[in-house]
Amino acid sequence: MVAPERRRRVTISDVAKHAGVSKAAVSKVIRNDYGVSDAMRDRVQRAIDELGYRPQSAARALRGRAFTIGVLLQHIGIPFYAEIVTGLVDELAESEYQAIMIQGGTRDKTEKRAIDALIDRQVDGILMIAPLAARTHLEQVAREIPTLVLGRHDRSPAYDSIVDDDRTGSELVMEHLIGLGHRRIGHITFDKEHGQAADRTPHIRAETYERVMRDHGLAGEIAVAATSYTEEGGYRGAQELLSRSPRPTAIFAGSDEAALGVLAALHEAGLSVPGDVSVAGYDNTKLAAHPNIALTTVNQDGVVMGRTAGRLLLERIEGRTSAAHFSVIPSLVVRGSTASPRPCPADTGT
Amino acid sequence: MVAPERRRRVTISDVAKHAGVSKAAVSKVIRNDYGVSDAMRDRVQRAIDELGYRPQSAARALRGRAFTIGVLLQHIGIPFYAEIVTGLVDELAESEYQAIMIQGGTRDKTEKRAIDALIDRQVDGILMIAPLAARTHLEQVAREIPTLVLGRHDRSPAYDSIVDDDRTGSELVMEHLIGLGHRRIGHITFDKEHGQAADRTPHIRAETYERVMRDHGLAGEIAVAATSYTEEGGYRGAQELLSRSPRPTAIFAGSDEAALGVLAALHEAGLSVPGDVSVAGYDNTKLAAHPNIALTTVNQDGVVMGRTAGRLLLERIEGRTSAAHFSVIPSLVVRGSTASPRPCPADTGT
DNA sequence: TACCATTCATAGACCGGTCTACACGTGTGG
DNA sequence: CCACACGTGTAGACCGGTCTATGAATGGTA
Repeated sequence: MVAPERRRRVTISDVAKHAGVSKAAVSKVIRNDYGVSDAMRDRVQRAIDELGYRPQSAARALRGRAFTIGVLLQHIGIPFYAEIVTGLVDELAESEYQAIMIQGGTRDKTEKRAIDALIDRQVDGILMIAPLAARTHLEQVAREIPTLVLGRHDRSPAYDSIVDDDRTGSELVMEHLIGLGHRRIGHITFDKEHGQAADRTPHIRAETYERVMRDHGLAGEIAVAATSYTEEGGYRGAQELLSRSPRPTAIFAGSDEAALGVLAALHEAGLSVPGDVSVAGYDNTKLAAHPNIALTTVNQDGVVMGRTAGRLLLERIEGRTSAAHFSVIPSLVVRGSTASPRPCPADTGT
Repeated sequence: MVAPERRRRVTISDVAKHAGVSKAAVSKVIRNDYGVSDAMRDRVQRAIDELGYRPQSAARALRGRAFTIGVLLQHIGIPFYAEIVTGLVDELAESEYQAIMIQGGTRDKTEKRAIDALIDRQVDGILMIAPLAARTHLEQVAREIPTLVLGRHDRSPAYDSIVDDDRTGSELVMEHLIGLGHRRIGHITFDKEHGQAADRTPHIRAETYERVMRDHGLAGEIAVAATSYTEEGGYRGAQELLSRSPRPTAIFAGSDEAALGVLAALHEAGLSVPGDVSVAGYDNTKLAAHPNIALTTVNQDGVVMGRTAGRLLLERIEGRTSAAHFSVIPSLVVRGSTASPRPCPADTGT
């Protein structure tokens, strides 16, 4: 059996020949360039339609643009990232640009490979969602390609950035919990070993947690478990916090995913939520709203962030050279996972 | 302020000049081609390392390969897809190939645009996860590019396919529920209007549901809500099923996501799970395991499917012309969301 | 009528790779 | 000693677009 002949693609030359004009003319029509008569435009457009021609991105990229925005994310399974991408794709839908996504994984090495892959594929702009790489590396990339970094607080004149105001968001959670009467509040953060510098989101959330605790005279109650922002990290972190005596009456997890792990650990330990322990997360993942979870959390509008990212990137590609920095104001979403702590005799006795 | 000079990339000519050899020689070394002496290889490799050269994918694509696998998925937020991608990326990690993902959305038009975008970007192979497109369109794509379709039952000699044995999986769920003593079992499937033909997963799950019901003499109890496989679809579907009188004692949702919606609807209606209604899903999403959800569901190993997909695609790219079709055997995971129905006086009275 | 500016279309270089065809030793067998 | 095969390296065409430089045609003005 012979493999079916792989049909040759329609090229710009085919269109030119079919319309009886030059390649350059066709190219101009495609790019909506200056200096094309109406008659020529119609004629070429008809040829394009008749042959079903689509320009080949790889060939365009060599000289001009690839009309591609590359998105770097650690893993496509992270729900909050999905919202960002939704926003980006929305924004790009009206343009000629297409978003492609690539997984960077959770290690520097794999992330670097992914970033290189995007650059090698000649994307016109890169959206990096919470990248691990050092700032100097990001700046180096930004020198080659318009870059937008989402979710990191280290601004740079070399690239645009969009970031949630993690300070405000964390304050909202903490004031809520303390307002409910909690004093022993634990926090779950991201392990410093995983390359979390002072400018990273987890650090700011943790720092704010500690500051608010101190501001309310609760310095002695500070309890931080440094694991990770995954469900598994939340699970381990909660086990660590619950082993303390007396145990905390509330846990502020640095992310919704971690909060899910906290809920799992509490369930396993036979503790009720919010009866025994209140739980709060961060991100307002779609899942947090599910009645079986009903997680109090911080809402940062991922879709809007994604849209903004798209707009800023297109601007950069069009030639803007000044850096833009957006900070999104989050809001608290109170659900069933937080309540006032049960009055407990042990509390007064201490 | 002047924008920083955009540094010109190192090209193959730079490497050739630096090593004092021809472009062709460098190209041969890169591609590990025949006819290169050890001395030449060392020399070129040193130049590559010294200059930090990486070949540009777009340029390679024009003549040879782009070393890129394109993945089409409806939306990156779908948890089961994340597992597939994990498997694919794993498999590709050892090769030179990179996976890029693109969102096709839930409409034919947007999906077509996404597929075209992958083709225009000269990917070497395409993995389509549960595509909406008509079979003829898939075959047309497959004629141009090695293609693997995952999650559809319409085999074709033109492309490889990997599919979960939805018949077996659905039987497992139904036998489980019936074995527990349920008779009024409802099902939530995907709306036919959304282009769901007989070869699609939702249709097979629904068909199997009906067949098993009939086989057990429960033809009269068949109740199907055709909404969608999303959480919102599950929610609406459950409302529809629960409005029947008497209401079903169990609901088999076609996907875990839909099952989440069912749980939400039950919660809202003040019904307990599994006390009042048992719920089962399909896919064994990570979330289904969470103790707050504890969903009985069908496990299909997404990671293995992804790995297999990667392997098959690479084989195709290497030249295999015969079609390969894999069917993955699923297994039932029983959790807390299913139990025997409460004995109810209304049952006997009917 | 001659000259110039403007508009429109084209030829051909170019991007950075791959790949084919060929040149140049070098050893081998007749 | 010549013909030939073989292993190694190179020149240059080529992929499918973009873009620059140039030419042809047209209209307006002195």
